[in-house]
Amino acid sequence: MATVPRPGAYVCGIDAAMDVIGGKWKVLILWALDEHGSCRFGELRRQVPGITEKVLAAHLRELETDGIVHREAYDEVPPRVEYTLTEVGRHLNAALGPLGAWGREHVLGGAPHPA
Amino acid sequence: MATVPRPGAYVCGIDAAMDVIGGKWKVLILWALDEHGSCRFGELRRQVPGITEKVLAAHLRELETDGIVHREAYDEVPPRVEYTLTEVGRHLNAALGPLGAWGREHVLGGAPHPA
DNA sequence: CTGGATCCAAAAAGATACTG
DNA sequence: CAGTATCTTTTTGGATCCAG
Repeated sequence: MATVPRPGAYVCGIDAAMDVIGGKWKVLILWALDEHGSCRFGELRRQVPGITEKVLAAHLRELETDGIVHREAYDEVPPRVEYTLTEVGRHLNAALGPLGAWGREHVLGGAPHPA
Repeated sequence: MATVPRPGAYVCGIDAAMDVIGGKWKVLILWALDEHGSCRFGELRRQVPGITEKVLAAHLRELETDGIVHREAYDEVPPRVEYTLTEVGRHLNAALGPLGAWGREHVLGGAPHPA
């Protein structure tokens, strides 16, 4: 959904951002990476229960292309790849804060635990 | 995408919010309503160029069900219906502010005009 | 372990025509 | 004017299986 040279000219910053985070699991991936700082592929798969390998890989590729996450591949055996948020990705997560607060307050009931 | 008794239990506030605004045109509708305060159906159709009647009507129904917009129908001839943001909707728009700023800064280039 | 390749199902959106 | 009814197309995501 967001693979950098976006076709459509965006009307405003919000729908540009929506295009970047508009995947079923993207914000969950961002959240997991924000919490753990660095995650391997299999780690993320566990952090985001229910996601399939294909979709996780696809979302990670898009997030990487959009400059949100950084992918570091270590040429070892067995293979190891570490995903981390970029500076831009951390800014994005920060910008997502108020939206998350709104969701907890107005969609969910009270806020059991911060997220 | 969001019709109140949401099936899935949300993991956090952000994906709850994403479910509410996760339509191709929802944030544009919110933005238009925020700017104008009150809009009729045909007015919105012009404010959100490219959207079809069907999709606009569907999104408006969902936003109404989710408590984001208020629909006021006047029994006149010709028919007139006014859509306005609810208090919750205005809060949502406010929460969207930082995300829009991020998008303008990191997806679009500089910010030509505020939005 | 980290994914790529395929095939398939579901959801969302677009086109068009029609009605109270 | 403000939508609804259909039908079609596009987009996403899911299920598997396979490979470096």
